Amino acid sequence: MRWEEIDSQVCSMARGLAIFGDRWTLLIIRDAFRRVRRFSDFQKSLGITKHRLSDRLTRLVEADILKKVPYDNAGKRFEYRLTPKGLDLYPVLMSVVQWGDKWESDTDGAPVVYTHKTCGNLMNTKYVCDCCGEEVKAKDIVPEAGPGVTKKIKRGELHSRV
Amino acid sequence: MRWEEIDSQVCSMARGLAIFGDRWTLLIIRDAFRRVRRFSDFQKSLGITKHRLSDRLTRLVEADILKKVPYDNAGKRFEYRLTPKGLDLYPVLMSVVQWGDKWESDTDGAPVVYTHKTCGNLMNTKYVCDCCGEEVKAKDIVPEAGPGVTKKIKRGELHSRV
DNA sequence: CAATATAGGTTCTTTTTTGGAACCAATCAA
DNA sequence: TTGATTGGTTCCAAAAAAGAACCTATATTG
Repeated sequence: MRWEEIDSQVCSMARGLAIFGDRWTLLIIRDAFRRVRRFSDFQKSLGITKHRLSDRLTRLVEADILKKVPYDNAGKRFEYRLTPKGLDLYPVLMSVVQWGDKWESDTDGAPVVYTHKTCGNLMNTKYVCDCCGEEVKAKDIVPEAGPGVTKKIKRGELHSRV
Repeated sequence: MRWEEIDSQVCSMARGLAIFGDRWTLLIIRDAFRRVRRFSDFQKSLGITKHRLSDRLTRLVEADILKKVPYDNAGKRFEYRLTPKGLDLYPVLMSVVQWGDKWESDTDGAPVVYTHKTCGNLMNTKYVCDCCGEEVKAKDIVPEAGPGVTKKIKRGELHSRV
């Protein structure tokens, strides 16, 4: 299978990764959360080539994760800012960071620590069930075909488990 | 910057992505969580070429995310199973899935739904502060240099904000 | 006001990474 | 024992990425 076909899978992960599952995209989004907004600033921060950056930014705008906002008088220069869809990627980034902090830090410890304004404490994040509030463990979860699959099977568009 | 140098950044995200931030790796890990374990099963499920799969599995074993477990009498055929370090990636996968469910589902709805054994309900996950239990929002969080950076600065190994 | 610098790209060439197919050795099942 | 299956490797062509040079339109400086 070619990578471009990957989002044809009826799978939310595959669809997500089709957008940001390549080499640079999540790092660009990370920078956007750090309030990096301009082309040249992304470039300095990442060390990515202009060509690649240009391509990735265009794709993120197409995917409605970033939006272009003009910032000069002539309206010909743009900042890239996170949309609500982009802001919603925060848990994805934080879960990667938490994993990296735990498993890939050198002996000095985590590169960045996070203070939670709301409670004033240094924060670690936790993934919980929104019903019972208990921490989510892979073994406690039973995945089953959802409407995005069952409806298609009913209509005869899908025949096997995907 | 070349991609292979990306993990030289003092950033947990960059270090994580250096391991699983490429095209196929997270989908392989997704399959591992679905109890796919053998080479040929990964291949069937993903449609990835053998060459690529072989390479990715080797790297995941080197990164201690998967381990090889012999399953035939001669001890020459192996299953790939998640290690504790690999199992710890569950929040990363779930956060991608939740985002995809919300923003990339077609009109039929989510492809897969999750039942939480512990409470018996259909589950959505939520990212919370482990201190106060409140849902984490980007704007409530203040990132600051952690020991992984400050210690290096003290020793003179780092001079600027990274 | 002209000259220079800067932002935000595009184009070109080289190198790396993929995809696809063919091949192969060891094991297993009939 | 014969053929199928597993778990790869090798080779080649195609696609993507890196690096450098170039370009155009503003913004700044002198």
